[in-house]
Amino acid sequence: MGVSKTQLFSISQNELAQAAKVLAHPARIAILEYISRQDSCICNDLVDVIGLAQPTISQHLNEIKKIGLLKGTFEGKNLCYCIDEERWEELQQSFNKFFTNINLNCC
Amino acid sequence: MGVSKTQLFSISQNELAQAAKVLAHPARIAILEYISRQDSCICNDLVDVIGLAQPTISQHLNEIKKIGLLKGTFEGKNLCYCIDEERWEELQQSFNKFFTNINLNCC
DNA sequence: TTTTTATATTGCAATATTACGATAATATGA
DNA sequence: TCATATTATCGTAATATTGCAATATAAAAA
Repeated sequence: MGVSKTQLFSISQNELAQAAKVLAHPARIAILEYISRQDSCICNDLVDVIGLAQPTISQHLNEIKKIGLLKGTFEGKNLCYCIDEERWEELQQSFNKFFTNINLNCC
Repeated sequence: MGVSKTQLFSISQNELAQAAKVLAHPARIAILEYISRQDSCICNDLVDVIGLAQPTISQHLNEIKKIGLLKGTFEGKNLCYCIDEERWEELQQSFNKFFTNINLNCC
């Protein structure tokens, strides 16, 4: 019914799935890649670079923010989104753990 | 409109997002983890272990299959799903590349 | 062949996601 | 203060996802 039965799964399974969901849209991949290439980030740049409407970009940024991957600060006059280093490495480790823990000698 | 504007993004951005989408559900994480713990996999086991209905499990398996992460063979009388090692490591590298290529010294 | 067992497909309902126009909120500059 | 620029929120439409009952298919066992 469109609702994931999260209660059936472990916390780590749900958390990894949640993180994957944020990466499960090319716009959000593109946004993260773009932010990392800049010294700072102005949302309006993203609208030009990505090619989606400003409200849509704002929503995607919000999704990324929700799992703690972005911290926003002010730099001069414009709002600046930055990748939260600690959270980023946390997720990197979660994915890495998942990939390396899978036993591939099944059959 | 529920439709991702994939044409705006690069092939690698779309592919990573597509892979992340498969991991973006705890049931599919759980299925992959379960398969890796077994020597073989019978879908009916999954129904008991995961706790979702058989058609739902079948659908999730299909999603995993679609990006080439599963190869199915026959072992005795039962269908056996196994993780495709080559594809698995390919995805692992894609994610790893994404995580390590992001520059965190933004601000 | 018939029954049993295991998996796949179909059809449908409920909820989620994606996208954007319109508009609001916020901050800077004149 | 008022205009301008930037980001956030609201409302809405279209499509996607999740889940399962019912049913179909396929293979092995009786």
